[in-house]
Amino acid sequence: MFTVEEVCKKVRERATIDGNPMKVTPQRRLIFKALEGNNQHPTAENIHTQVREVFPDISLATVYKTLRELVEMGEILEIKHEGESSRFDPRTDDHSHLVCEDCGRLEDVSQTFPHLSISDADRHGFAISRNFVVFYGHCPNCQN
Amino acid sequence: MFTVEEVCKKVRERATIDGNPMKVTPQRRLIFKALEGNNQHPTAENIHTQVREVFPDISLATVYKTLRELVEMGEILEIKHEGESSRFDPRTDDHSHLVCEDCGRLEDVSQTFPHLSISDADRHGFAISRNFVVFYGHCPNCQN
DNA sequence: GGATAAATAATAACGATTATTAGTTAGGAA
DNA sequence: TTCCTAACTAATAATCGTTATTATTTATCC
Repeated sequence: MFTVEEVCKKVRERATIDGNPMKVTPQRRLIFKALEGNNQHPTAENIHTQVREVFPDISLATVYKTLRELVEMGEILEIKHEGESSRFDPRTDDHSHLVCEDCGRLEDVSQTFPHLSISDADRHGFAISRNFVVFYGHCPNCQN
Repeated sequence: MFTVEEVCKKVRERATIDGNPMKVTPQRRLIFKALEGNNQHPTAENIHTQVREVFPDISLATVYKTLRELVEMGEILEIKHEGESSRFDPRTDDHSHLVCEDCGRLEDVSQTFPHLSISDADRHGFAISRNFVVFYGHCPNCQN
């Protein structure tokens, strides 16, 4: 569960490349707050816009840098689809996604498909470690 | 089946936005040739490098433009994965892909998974039209 | 409070791709 | 064959999402 206080704690416990601890700044706390309980799969821009309402001078690069660190810490997931901006998800358990082909709306799908396997002929000698299913369709708003 | 002569024919039959026919140029013929029977999933750069051996002055933009048109015509597939350059595939029948997590090697998987479905709770009211499975693993060369 | 490494804002740089533009050419008609 | 014209090309600028750079500020430890 992604909570502001949990993540602040983990940030302070985490070492930089020089072995020194990372810091919790007001900017970072705001970014964590914008992610906490957020199931909207925001982009870096979305987070930036939201955070700027209370901290008008925050830089987009700061948002990107913080999100990148959270991804590296395993606290959020980065979702890359079809050449669009990355979206970020504070839900990190294994799950699939459902994408609207019309408006791009993206929903979490709890169900996973760990059993999928392919034939030896198709395997090309690979050692398969995981798979990844994306469902495409039309969301309620885009169905006329 | 993607063949140079087939594609040239389809290009000449195809109309531009002004209703005039598209043309077959030596540059385009070379790009078609580089794609014919190519199961290496080349990038635009790969195609450009290959084509430049016989046509040194061809522009990368020309390669991109031609590939874009082939995608729009449905003659090739564009494969977008994980923030890398797009790869192009003259095989257009429905198939999955297998990606090496170490070197990025990409193979076609003939098998498809049309039967996958998700629960009502996960469906979020979407009308699902298709799914898309990608397998990740380690290719023979990257297994030590 | 002071020291210091990390973080910030601003902005330049980056890589992949697309748009622009002036000049060239394919392909149909005369 | 030669002309015509819209499509095409090469060169390059522009775009978009993202990351790197840098001078300045700040969180945290003593």
